[in-house]
Amino acid sequence: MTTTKNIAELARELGRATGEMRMYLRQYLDMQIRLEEVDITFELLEILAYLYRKDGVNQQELADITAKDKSSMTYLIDSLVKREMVTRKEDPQDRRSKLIYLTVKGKRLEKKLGPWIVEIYEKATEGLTTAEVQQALLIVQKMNDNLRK
Amino acid sequence: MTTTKNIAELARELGRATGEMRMYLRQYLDMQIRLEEVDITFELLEILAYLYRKDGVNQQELADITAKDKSSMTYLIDSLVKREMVTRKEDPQDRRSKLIYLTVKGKRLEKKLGPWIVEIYEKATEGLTTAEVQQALLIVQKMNDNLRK
DNA sequence: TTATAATAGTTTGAATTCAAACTATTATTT
DNA sequence: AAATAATAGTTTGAATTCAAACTATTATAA
Repeated sequence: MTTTKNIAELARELGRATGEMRMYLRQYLDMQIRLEEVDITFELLEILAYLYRKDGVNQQELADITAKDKSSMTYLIDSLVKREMVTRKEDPQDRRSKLIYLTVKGKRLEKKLGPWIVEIYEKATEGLTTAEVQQALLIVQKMNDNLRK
Repeated sequence: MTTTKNIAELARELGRATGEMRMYLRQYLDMQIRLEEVDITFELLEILAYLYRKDGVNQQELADITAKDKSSMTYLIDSLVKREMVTRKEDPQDRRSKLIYLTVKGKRLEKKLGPWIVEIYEKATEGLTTAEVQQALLIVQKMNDNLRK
């Protein structure tokens, strides 16, 4: 059977498929969180994952990277601060901005959480080449460029 | 500048980029909704958009297509029923299942909403070929196949 | 310099999202 | 057929999400 879909329909399907992907990531990570009894959520884990690569960034950067509203980020950072996994520090260069730093507790969690993230992405990309994923990314980036105009 | 990213990093970035794409779609459609003063939300519009292509499907299919939980779908359909845009009908073939049908009011809205959706996806895919988008979709589908295992 | 615009973050309230536990119905095993 | 598993939908409660209006600060224009 050959289903012919127009380009708009494919774009829509692409959005759906990545939503599905996100669902699987959530399911896997939620399972690990439950098994290992870590006091965290999927959304908070996404933020920590970025801080493990780049510590001390402001909330807007975290909002951009996770594709969330800045007010959602305020809420999520509050939640991480309550758990004593990060701290907010006013940026001395720009007092509007607050830099988010991992605490000792937050850093310690990396040993546990880091491997989960590596594992699930390795599983996702099994049998794919870097070039292929890069190509897919490029397409989506072009669509974003179009939409920003 | 050449930034070399590993495949897992690219996959993550792909997830982020489609999240960004969704944000633009939301912004555009929210703007139209406000301008034309239609009593609807972005999420409800996504459901109607699917019903315009395929009316009389059950809630689970709508949940799958929008990559949402089935309980979220119950809530959203409730909201559409309240607005008298769709009705729930028990499936005579399977009494567990409820089929969702557009009402006259729901159908009438297509004249207004339909073009918005066409327009925004046309804009998104400007300068791209069907083959390119298809290719990107294929990659994401492969990742989903990997994750389902 | 002063006025204006842009940016970072917060707060609020309403909408949405999700997992978990549940009921009802249908499909599959034994 | 009876027991068991799987599926569709609902309900609940807690977490997340978003827009809008707001404050504080920095950047840009006049």
